[in-house]
Amino acid sequence: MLLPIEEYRMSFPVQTIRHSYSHVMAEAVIKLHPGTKVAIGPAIDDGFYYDFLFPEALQPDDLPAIEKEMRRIISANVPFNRVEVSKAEAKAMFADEPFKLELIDGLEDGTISIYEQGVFRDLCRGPHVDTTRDLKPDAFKLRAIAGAYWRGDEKRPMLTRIYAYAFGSKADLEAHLKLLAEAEKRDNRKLGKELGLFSTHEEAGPGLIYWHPKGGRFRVELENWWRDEHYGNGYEILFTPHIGKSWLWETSGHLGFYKEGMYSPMEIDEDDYYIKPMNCPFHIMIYNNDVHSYRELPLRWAELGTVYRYERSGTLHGLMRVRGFTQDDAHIICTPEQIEDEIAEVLRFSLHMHKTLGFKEIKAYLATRPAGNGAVGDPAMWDTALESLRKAIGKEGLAYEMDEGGGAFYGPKIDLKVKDALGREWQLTTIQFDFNLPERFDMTYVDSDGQKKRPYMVHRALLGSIERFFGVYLEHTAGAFPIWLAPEQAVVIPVGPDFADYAATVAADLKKAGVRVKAMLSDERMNAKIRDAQNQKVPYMLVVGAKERDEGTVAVRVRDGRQLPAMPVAAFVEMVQALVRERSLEL
RNA sequence: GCCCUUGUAGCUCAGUUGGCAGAGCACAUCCAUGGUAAGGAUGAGGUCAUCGGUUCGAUUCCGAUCGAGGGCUCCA
Repeated sequence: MLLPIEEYRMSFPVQTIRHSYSHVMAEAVIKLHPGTKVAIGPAIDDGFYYDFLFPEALQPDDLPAIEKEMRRIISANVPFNRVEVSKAEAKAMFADEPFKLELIDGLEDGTISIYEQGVFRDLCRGPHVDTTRDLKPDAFKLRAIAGAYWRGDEKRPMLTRIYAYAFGSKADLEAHLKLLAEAEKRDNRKLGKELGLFSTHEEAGPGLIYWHPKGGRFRVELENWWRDEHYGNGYEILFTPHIGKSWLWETSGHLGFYKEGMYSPMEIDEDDYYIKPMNCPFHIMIYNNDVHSYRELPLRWAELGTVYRYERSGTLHGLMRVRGFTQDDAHIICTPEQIEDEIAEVLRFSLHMHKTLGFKEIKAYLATRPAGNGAVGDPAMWDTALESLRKAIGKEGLAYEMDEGGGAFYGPKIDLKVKDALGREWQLTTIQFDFNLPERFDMTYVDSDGQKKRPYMVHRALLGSIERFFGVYLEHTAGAFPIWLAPEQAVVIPVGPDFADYAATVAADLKKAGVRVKAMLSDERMNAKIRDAQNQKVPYMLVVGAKERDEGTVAVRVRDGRQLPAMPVAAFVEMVQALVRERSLEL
């Protein structure tokens, strides 16, 4: 198909467009802030950034001027020219740019490409658009300034990064800004506050979650379901201590390779005890308490285990990144012959759980043995493990990506990411082989030939952590939970004070039937109560007046605005019970 | 931890070019008899994050600390 000329001009890949914008921004910055050194400026998912070293600190107020200068450059229709030079020539050209010199030193010998537009030139592999006219003056927006270490290394200088959104057209930019506005409305911290679900308290310690009554309702329902599903799928549930003596963590190796993630020890009877960052060593203590026959395997042991990990203060974020959290952990201990079926089963189980929660799109990321000699375990075991992971993915027909060398030193893994209602991906599930701990704790089972053998051990968390899952689910549902997880399932609203008694009776009947309900009997007007209930995302609002009282019915308003025909109280109870039983996602 | 921003009532936010601290919502009391997204009046509520400095005087300016927000390879 032939495109009009203008369409051709726009048909550069968006990554190329973003990268060209970043050069334009660098030109603008150099012009407005002479003496600034440039570092790197790549395209990213929704735009681009460029890292600079400014002679004086850049303020957010400086961004509009930069944006304006960029528009001027764009409308000036400046061509991008590619120039090829030798390494020595390049070093001469960028003699004043220490970061560029370092980059040049890192390049292979041979020709080096430079891109020039106007007075600005940059070391760059390219490609770029033809001229600045291929960029739209209204399809980008400078977003924020942020600190970023040169080459991501905290031992190197802190540079100033300018982030920007950039797209091929104004419409795409606006659509993206709209998505961001929607995401902001769903922010777990905001909804947690508005819906009275949880809080954090700086005076009591950041990164620690306080679950309020309504958050507690959600959690109890979620955990009850989780336990039922685990018992129904061949798991046993464990409870283990929150602290353990240093012997445990020395044996596990955590004090060797995970110490920065652990809190300082407390001394009890002259021994050092550490609060647990992981549950695995405790589960192994239970395993090693007895001699195990191959006949007992596989063992699937799960625990809602609360762990504490040190996270740097700058990384804490609402429910998503905290310092104390409850993993929905499990360890599967099995023979080599069983491993393939066990992996397939845990993957099937994960997908079943996610589907029940309403996640439709799920993608797998398969991480293999890291390069170098840091990895533990026999390469043959890695191969078997990887094969079982790959087969399980194939069996479930799951889309997946390879993450070569992305495995932990102790084993390969599958991570599952779910796509939420806004199309964002969240990692929840991780299924990891562990070739390290069985060795360190000398775990064994007696095989059919009477020999002691080493079992396979797999860690897995389905929801990840209850806290983080709560955050993801809040953002996915915007706080409008399915009925079985809703902290309040219904409210009863009398149209006036005369009907308060009937409203109270209805609420009492519903409560007796197991419905989470509250009668709204304050002296507010009915409209105000409906508004409150809507804002609290209560699934059902039961409005009662003379008609309902006389007929023993309720008028049902649904959270989505639908109005159901008036029904007897018993019929409403039946409806709710059926939806809860089915864990329906619809009301 | 580091860079930038930021901290005023339970919540969302104004404000003081350094001179008695403000609004809306929420809360309390009263009035209002009401049918599907905010009825009205009155009242209570703050050591302006904390500590120090400058100043006749600091919530305001400066510094430090603590927290929060946006970032800084990976990881629940």
